[in-house]
Amino acid sequence: MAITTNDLAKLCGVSRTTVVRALNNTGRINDATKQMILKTAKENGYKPDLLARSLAKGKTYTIGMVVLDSKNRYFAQMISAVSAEAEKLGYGVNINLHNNNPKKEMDKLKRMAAYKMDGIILSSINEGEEYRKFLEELGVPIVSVDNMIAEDIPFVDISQRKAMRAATERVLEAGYTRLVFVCPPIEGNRDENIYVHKKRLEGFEQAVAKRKVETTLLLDWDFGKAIETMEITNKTAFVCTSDELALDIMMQLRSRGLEAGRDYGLHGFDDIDTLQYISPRLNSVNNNVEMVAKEAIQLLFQLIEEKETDKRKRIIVPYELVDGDTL
Amino acid sequence: MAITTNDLAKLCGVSRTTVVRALNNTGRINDATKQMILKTAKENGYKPDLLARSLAKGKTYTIGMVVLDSKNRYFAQMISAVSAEAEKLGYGVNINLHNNNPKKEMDKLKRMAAYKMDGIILSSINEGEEYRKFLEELGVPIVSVDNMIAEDIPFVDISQRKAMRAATERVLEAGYTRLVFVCPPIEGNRDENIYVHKKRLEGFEQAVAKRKVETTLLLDWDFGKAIETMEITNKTAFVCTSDELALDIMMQLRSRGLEAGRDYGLHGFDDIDTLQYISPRLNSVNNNVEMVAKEAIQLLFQLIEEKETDKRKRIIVPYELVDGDTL
DNA sequence: ATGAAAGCGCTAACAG
DNA sequence: CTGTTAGCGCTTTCAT
Repeated sequence: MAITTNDLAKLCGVSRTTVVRALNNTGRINDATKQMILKTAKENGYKPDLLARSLAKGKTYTIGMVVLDSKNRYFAQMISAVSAEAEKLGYGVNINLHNNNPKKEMDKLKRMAAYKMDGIILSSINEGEEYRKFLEELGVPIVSVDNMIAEDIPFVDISQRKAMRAATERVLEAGYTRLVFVCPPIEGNRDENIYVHKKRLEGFEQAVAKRKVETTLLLDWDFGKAIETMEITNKTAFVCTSDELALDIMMQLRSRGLEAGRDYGLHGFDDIDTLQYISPRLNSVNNNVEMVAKEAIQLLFQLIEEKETDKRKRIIVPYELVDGDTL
Repeated sequence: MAITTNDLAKLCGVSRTTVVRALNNTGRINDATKQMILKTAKENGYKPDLLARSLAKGKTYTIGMVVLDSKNRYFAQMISAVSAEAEKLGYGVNINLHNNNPKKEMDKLKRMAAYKMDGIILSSINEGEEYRKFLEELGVPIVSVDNMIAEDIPFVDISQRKAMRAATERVLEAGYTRLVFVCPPIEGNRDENIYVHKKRLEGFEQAVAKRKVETTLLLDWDFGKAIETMEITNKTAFVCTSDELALDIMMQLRSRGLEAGRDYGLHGFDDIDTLQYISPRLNSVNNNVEMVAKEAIQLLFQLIEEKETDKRKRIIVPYELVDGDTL
């Protein structure tokens, strides 16, 4: 169906090599024949077969991206930012979703490796030594974001621990003495990246250590039930590992006539764009997706180009506390 | 680096064909040799080169998806739904963003065609006869969603016009007599799909035609300014072509002490998930992304498999009015 | 300046 | 049941 370099060669009465030289304007070639070839190529709607080219060159000029889900605000932003960055460098991006399914994640990665993606940006839900080995065997440069997989895997993120620690300290400074930490289940995940929540928990614990405050940990999707019967005072503050959790709590307590910032404290995480429509303005943490994306791409291209770069590279991008009216 | 069928053949002392037969368990083959080959394949970490296979077979078992941007709620859902559907059918999905850039959209499509994607789901910002020709020349089955490109291009969506008409009628039934239609600029787009907004405008106009109501059209990003000086009564209702617009207005008027549903009417469109956190609950229209995605994929696979199916296929999926407290 | 030939790794007849 | 051969469309080295 489609026209090939071979067809062009016949049409122009030259060899295939010459056609290629004209098309890629490489090497010495008579300008007249070159123009002639380009003209007939255009007339016949020649389009290179990128599969064939990639096979021959061993390079696709495409990077892959494997993330949880586009419905999640954070990843939506990440996808967008990574795409933009990669395009600046003349690369295509193929995005795949793993939907929090460890096996699916592996399948997607295998597929990308088998299609010879030049590099991969990965937000993984797997981790550990065994998984590191799996990734290594793929034979493709990989940069992970958001979830640290293992020591050796290049990694870009904010310091989740420090960010949560700072957030919690701000809550303490605001005078709250009964802190409730709300987090998805650390074990037996569902729709979240466990690593970041674990780190956030660490940060929380560091901040409250040695302070005379009462703390409760709600590490359960059923936190709503626990809150239902909880006594809320103006010394109570909920420190949440995501804005969605915080908003859920805000809704729930509002139905009891309680308002965040007035009757209790509330702190979120991620600074999702939804917040612009929510009042009162939620205190949160901006996790700097754009910069993470940019650094990740840059690191990935270093890995792709100079294969000699040492691994174990980790880039920590600054976070930012976002002021609101709920403390 | 990676091991090939050729290497395996040598390792096993058989021909390449035999290796292939073992790997793909096709044709008759001695079970002993088969097991032996599979074993050494596994031991040596053999992984098929999908580029080579695709080149040889002329099929990639991958579909492409080109949409505006993942940050937009609607597309985030669409991406997610399409991925899920395609995977059920054993296909991979490669997602690309065009960011509302017509040229970029074309580049992405060309690239996908050149990489021999088996089919493409497209939410286009281009349209018209010339573009139809461009798409046709790609030689890849395409189903468009969300924006009708031309008569001949298969298309799946809700009836934007009817949906907005129904929404407007509901506003009228609620007793509002001063309707303000708020919409992104129809000409000179920026971040929106013009087609759907055009259709929604049509629906609005149909609904108000022959009714004794005062209408104002705000087809401008600067609608905020216009609203600033506008006199708002409890007969005034804003009919918006997207929830974001409606929420912006809600915020703006709230700062003037006006509340939707009490002091004026407000109607959105899309029923984005953000709404669950917003009070009062916004009246909106659910545009049934999941079903659109499902139908689009099914249609696409029909096109891929039976090449004979007649074009000009258009599938209209039902919308649903979503009740809220802002009318 | 142009061409011939080998190869990327896999598939798919067609023989035997 | 197994092997031979040609080919997918492009790149690349080496001649001429």
